[in-house]
Amino acid sequence: MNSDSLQNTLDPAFTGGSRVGVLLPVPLGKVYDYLVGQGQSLHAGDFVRVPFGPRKLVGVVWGAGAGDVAEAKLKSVSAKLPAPPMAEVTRKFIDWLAAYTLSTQGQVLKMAMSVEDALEDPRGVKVFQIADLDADHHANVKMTKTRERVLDVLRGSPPMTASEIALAAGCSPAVVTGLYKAGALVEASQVRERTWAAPDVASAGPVLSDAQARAAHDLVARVQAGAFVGLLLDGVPGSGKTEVYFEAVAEALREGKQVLVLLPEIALGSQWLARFEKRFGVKPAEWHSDLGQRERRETWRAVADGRARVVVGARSALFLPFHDLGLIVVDEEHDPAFKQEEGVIYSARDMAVVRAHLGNFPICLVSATPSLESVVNVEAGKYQLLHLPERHGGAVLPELDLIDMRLEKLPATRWLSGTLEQALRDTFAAGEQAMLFLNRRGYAPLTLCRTCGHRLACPNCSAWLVEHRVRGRLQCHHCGHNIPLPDKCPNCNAEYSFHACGPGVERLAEEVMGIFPEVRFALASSDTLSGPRAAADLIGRIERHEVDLIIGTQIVAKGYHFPLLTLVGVVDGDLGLAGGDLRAAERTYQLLYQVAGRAGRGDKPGRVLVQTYLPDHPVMQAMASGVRDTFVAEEIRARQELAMPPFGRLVALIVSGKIESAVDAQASALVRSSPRYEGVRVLGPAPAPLALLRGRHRRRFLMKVKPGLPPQAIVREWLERTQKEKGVRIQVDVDPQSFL
DNA sequence: AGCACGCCGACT
DNA sequence: GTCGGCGTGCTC
Repeated sequence: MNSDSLQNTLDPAFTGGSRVGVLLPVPLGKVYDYLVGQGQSLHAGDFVRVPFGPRKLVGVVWGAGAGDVAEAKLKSVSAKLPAPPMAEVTRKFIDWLAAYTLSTQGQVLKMAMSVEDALEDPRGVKVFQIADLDADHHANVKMTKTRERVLDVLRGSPPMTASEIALAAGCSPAVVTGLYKAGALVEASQVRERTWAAPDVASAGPVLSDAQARAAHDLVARVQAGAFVGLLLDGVPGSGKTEVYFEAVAEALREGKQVLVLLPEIALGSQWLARFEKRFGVKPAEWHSDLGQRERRETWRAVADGRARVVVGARSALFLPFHDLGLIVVDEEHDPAFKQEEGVIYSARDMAVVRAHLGNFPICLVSATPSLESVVNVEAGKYQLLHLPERHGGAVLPELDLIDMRLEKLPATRWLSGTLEQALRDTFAAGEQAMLFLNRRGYAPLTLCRTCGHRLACPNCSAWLVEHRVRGRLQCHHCGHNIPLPDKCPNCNAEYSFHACGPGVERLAEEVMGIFPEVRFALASSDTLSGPRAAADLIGRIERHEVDLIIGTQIVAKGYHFPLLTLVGVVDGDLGLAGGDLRAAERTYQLLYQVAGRAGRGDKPGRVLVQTYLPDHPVMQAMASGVRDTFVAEEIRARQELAMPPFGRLVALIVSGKIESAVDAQASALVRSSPRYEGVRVLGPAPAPLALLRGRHRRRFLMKVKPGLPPQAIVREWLERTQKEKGVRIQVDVDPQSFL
């Protein structure tokens, strides 16, 4: 039984004169007490408006008041808002997340209240209908052919907006307002709630293979059991993982539950949406940063009162006020995009597991390259594994070859090996599509002056400016700083002396154009695919074979399905391996594997070529052999040996501020007060890999904690006994993923 | 986070 | 003489 639906029935009402604690969406670590007004009746979870200093804020009744403030100081709750109350499980989730991430409850509540006007009465739209006048008065209104048409449209039909009438009558909305001003129409305000059609769960899904059917059966059984369980759906690219978990979605819907599907980058989910619609006959509710104000409001409300049955969204969808959530699916669970790195720092994948646990329902993590954490959880018996070892429908996994770039001896401004070039030639000749993968935006990652050697760097960050030749600008990929490409070196004034070093996707496109002038190519990076529309447009062009070659960054690695795509070329397979990141090898492997999975998904077999200077690296060996388990086992063993996650816990502290000396002083203070316990090690301060970011100097501490010790309590005590510098911020990242 | 109060420089 | 810079302090 899940507790979402039970809330409030057992809660006592807070009536006039009593105290309630109200949590406000502000980053103050307190629940404030208020008096309940006479005649008011409040329950935990109610949204209320309260006076707060000089302003009015909307908050949530969190429970009974703490009673530690003199009654004379208390203000009264102004009003209860006409919105469904926040479910108890959501409130518990907020408390839990705040405690885990060491943020305030208010900061987390803010994420759950991101829709400003969703809590107010819905605003109506202006609608018109024929005025209830006697014939004489109507006769006084000057009539024209167009005005007659408008009246004809409105006769016997419900009130409509000016633009709807205009569309139906084939005129401009001005005619409608003209008639209104003349007195022939009256206006009214009408609340229009969007209808959310129920997904069709009765019709059978596609025919599943034996392996798929077994996995689906297990999933469905777990959904029927209705208790918390972690499931890992691990299947090679093209094995039909989506179809399998759709069966679980259907079952949860049959049980009357809501379902949340988290995707790493919803902007790129048009193919996913199409598959959903094909299976269930309707679109799911979407939740991502690209929604307009109105859509946000309507979606939020529809999730809150249970009209929206399935939500597909990015990580912030986790904080929607679900009415009766009964299943979460985290697709591409290994994806680093699930980690929120700003504000409240959390992993949406991990917090989704917590949410499922609090709601006591199953969660299904899905990936072709599961994170080591999930693999370890399976080995420890915490998660149940569902495995799809083969591609669906007879498609075979692509053949993969490494190209040893040490033997290619390419000139400094060429990046395509002869082997890859020939493979491209063959692919185009066969009328098939190819993809070149290079995880670097822009034209060149570094620009330097040939005369004096000066390198063009960002003034706000410790990073080089990246040339974007398409836009004729130099751009910082960390803070958005961008300037036109100068003609003179800012250091030595030499004219036209700049030299572009290294390739980005734009430069790669230039090289390809030189070799294959006839080929129709498309650039795919976050620069060219800014919104869902641009992405959907490109996908359409690829599907219609209006494009022969896709040149893209990691944005193309996601779960796309292009049947004609038979060749994938990885231009620089080593790119992710540089730097001392704990997860560099794992990440690179996952990314390369995902990219490789784009090839040969239709009837034609695929081929993958990976250019590398490190063909003996374990990642490359794992790619070449196609044997994942050895690589994963070795990574797990290494983590275990070093007591690194998930065999030990990490917390990172990032100290940042505009004044470098103050940042260093704060770092020293942290060193002086650092915890000295058995089982706790503090490393740092070290300059963060981006020692300067957006004009702020940064230092980094890493705290390693043995399993069994509570990292949050240790850090909280540490910070409490640390003297604070002004103008310096200390951010806490529990379970850091990347070491930037 | 906001927003107000409060104490020192360039404008009507 | 005032408008306004942002430093610091409070919000039941």
